[in-house]
Amino acid sequence: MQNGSGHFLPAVSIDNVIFGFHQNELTVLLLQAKSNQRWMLPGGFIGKEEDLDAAAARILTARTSLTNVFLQQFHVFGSAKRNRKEHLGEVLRTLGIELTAESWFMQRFITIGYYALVNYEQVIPQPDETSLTCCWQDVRKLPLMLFDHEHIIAKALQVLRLQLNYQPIGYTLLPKEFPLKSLQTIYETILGRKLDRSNFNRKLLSYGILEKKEKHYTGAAHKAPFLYSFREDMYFKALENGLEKDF
Amino acid sequence: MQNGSGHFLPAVSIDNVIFGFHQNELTVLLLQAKSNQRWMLPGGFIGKEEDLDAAAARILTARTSLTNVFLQQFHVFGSAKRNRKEHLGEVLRTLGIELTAESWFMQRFITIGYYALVNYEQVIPQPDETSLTCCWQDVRKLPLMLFDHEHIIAKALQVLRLQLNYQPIGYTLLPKEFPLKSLQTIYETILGRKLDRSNFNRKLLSYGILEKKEKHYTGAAHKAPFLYSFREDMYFKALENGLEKDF
DNA sequence: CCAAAAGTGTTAGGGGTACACCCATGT
DNA sequence: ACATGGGTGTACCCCTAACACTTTTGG
Repeated sequence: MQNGSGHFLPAVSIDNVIFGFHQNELTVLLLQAKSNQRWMLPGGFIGKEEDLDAAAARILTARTSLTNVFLQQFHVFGSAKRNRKEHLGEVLRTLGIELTAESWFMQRFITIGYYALVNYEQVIPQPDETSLTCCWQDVRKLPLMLFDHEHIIAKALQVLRLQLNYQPIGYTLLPKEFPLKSLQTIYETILGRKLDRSNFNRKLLSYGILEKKEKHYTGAAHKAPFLYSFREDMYFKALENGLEKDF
Repeated sequence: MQNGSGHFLPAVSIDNVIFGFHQNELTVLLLQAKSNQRWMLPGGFIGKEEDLDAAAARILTARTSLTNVFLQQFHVFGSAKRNRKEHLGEVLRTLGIELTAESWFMQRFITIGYYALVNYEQVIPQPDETSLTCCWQDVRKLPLMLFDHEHIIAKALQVLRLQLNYQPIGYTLLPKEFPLKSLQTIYETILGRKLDRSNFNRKLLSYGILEKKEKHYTGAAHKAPFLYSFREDMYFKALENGLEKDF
């Protein structure tokens, strides 16, 4: 990935917005650049003979060690000026790349945004060579970002909110078994507003994609909630066909 | 556009799915290739310093003579094999381009799909140098297409169906004044099913984006319907914020 | 016992669906 | 007059929002 001129498609990159869920907060996996301390999305380039989706999956796996996750293209960012900011110079200098106009990295880049929903606990964040660190950040308290990456995250969230109406969300964000309240909090965080517990449970259960398990023993001072799990057959069918709803 | 190596971004193209509406049918503007008689979407490339959306608009204007139309990015098609079919050889031969492996056109291309909704009557179809003709084709009776262009149209339609729930559709497809029945037929065509006339009228009028005009004098053997027009202020507000609806 | 959160139930209102009925117009 | 299609109204059903009440658990 350091010297892409030979192996990768020029002028196109991929940026992954990887969402996780931890302590009732929606988080994003970010890298901090060595060069200027700015934070950036895990991104990369597309092999000359590599399918687009495969490239996005490869990039995600490199930073998380996860495979087979929910990963979806959501928008292309194609402003001519998006990566021509003052940042680029700093980044390249640290990488030891000459700042000539012909540099492969100096060209104008279009980036294709993918978003992923992953299980926070299963991720082992791995920085790449250009980064100081790789870690989760609260979506609502983002640090100083590189280029237009803050805008990319905002767009990912916006699309995710719409998808919530059509796609079963949560399977890839939660452990195998979970209380319904966790799922509700995910929905509330994504939507940015409170939902009624009773109505939420009724609605989600009515889809028939959840299965009730045994009791939950928690240390909290309240009634122990039931655990649920996704019925995989129904879940994947719903992923394909959506959760009904149309004009 | 003939020899893009200097002026355009490599490896990325744009394809526009331009929808029009005529005689109660949804149509798409297509070009027929000189080389192999296959039909293709109006497409093109992105200038080295050109915004993505601007490139799509430029390509659309070149084929329709229209400006300021509803034009939206909807998907990226990035399979490594998508334009490597037997077609490519024929196309390049007719263009008089050598079939060397280094040819700018021989590289693998990612294409960004945009869809547009335009007023059929206002379009003056203009073929480009590589095409025999440029004309409208019924979406449900597509001719033999180049590459994966049939798939691109199918995806555009699928996205359009979803957008119908969130965006006010019709303003750019219809003349200034129109009977509600025309709008209903558009919805029915896009959705592929019949809608109840009474309910459709109530729903659309409830959005408050339509304005009732005078009577309609037609030669048909039935009651002359009212004409309506879009209230531009409300229309553009709805384009921004959607037509409500959430979880 | 009390607080907190899960589980369960009830009610009112809105919107969608499926009709029925009347009205205007051209043949 | 009659067929065609527009305009209007209505009854029903389901979904949702809002909220009340009970149950379980840890402190």
